[in-house]
Amino acid sequence: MGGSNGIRALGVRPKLSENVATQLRELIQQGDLEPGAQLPTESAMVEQFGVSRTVIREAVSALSVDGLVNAQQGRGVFVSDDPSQQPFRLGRNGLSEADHIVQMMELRLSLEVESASLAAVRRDQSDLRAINVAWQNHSDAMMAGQTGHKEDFGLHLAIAEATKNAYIAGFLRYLGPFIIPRPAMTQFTGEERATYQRVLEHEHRDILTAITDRDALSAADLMRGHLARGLDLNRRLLRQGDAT
Amino acid sequence: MGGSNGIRALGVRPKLSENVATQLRELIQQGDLEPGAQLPTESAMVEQFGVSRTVIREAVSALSVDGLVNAQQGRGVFVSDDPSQQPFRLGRNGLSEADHIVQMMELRLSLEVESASLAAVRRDQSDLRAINVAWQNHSDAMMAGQTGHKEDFGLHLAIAEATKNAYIAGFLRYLGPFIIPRPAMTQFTGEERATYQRVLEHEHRDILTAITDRDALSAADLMRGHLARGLDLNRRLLRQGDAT
DNA sequence: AATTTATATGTTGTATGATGAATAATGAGT
DNA sequence: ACTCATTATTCATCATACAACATATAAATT
Repeated sequence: MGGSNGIRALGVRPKLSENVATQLRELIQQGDLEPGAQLPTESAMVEQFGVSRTVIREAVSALSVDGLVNAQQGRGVFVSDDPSQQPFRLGRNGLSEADHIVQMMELRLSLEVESASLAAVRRDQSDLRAINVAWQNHSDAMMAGQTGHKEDFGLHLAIAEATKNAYIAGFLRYLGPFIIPRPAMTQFTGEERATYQRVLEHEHRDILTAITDRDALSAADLMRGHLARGLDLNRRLLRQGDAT
Repeated sequence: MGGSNGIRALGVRPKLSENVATQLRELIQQGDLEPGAQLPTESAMVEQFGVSRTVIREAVSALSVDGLVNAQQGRGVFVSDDPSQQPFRLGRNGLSEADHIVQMMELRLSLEVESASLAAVRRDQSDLRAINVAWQNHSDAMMAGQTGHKEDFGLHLAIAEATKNAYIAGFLRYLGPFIIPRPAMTQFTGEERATYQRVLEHEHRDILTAITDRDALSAADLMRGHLARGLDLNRRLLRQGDAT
């Protein structure tokens, strides 16, 4: 998905409103417009940018949903002084594909080690059932010759849910789409893949027993080892053919 | 801040476009509109919702900013099939203030334990300088009788930067505004506060030396202890006066 | 003089009609 | 069957008007 490399992604005409929104966003983030300050009125911006009010309004509206400004009818549009309203975007800004994957997995690892630990302490019978179902799903998918990436992640998510921490589970769920499509291990031959899957299944099983036994330390260690191995594998595979 | 109690928060009139946007968002998230599916045309939605095109367009534009849909001129508006474009929002949805703080700190802890570990491995001289400056700033602030919350977080952020992982540092930076305003420890008397600050300073110092010594295990353990103590303190303080 | 009420002005929110631009669907002609 | 012009559909933008709200100013009342 294109940054500003001059080449347009064919069929995607840059909208004027996005152009204006970007300029305003930069003005705010550069500090030219301090928090609490009022933006120029719509009619003023119409003249400054040389576009219609429709465009200005859509641009301001975009900033508004990002929590960067808030508009008040009859008063004006003001730069937000509460950054906690702003969303978090995990777009790879100038990172290479390799760096992107590695850093993403490190972020994931940091979350999930604690997730396993907390899950071991807080899991109840209902959680254990859900986790085992997820494990079974993963096992079935691999039996059926599929990659099982989705089910793999489902298992990790089930563990995160057992922490009873909505933010940890929520953030891991958000991370999902970024880490699911890892084409690295599709390069395996049938033989390698079978052993890899067997290892995977065992590692998962060990983590599950640790969680079942309420052994937080082991759960954390096993999860760390599990993800670190995957990370190293990716690091090695990416070192050879490193694309953009 | 008002829920839906019938009485409006004076001066905050719900915008029609937000209303429509919310309805569309629910339709998508409930699966009534599957990924890739086309939304009704603007003119169709004008009739369905009984509002003007302006409102419809602003609502769709809002969803577009969130990456939930993407509009294509001449074709229509389609539900996005790429969830990785969507942002992450950490709004406390129905969580009590106490749960919010605790879960937030747990999320932060999980990040920062790994952050300390990675920083110990990857820090260079430039990182060490930045970290020490941040520590000095915190120390100065506390000497000057301030809370030093901002500087405290600045130190943790400097450590995260030393990991060379843009995602870990970026996400911690995002978490900042949510965890900086913790009014818990402002209830301390002068005596308690002084000892608390002394403990804080020592814990920080220990983490720094571990990072300087490239002792990843110690750095992680110390960071865990440091944050866990703060977490327990908050848990205790919140258990007494638990608000909403 | 002080307070309240009416008025004027400026701002964002909504509605409406018209035009431009990109895509898809149609159909004539080969 | 294929090409190409035509038409239709749809979003993008423009222009204008009015409504809702906030604020300042003037006027009226006490």
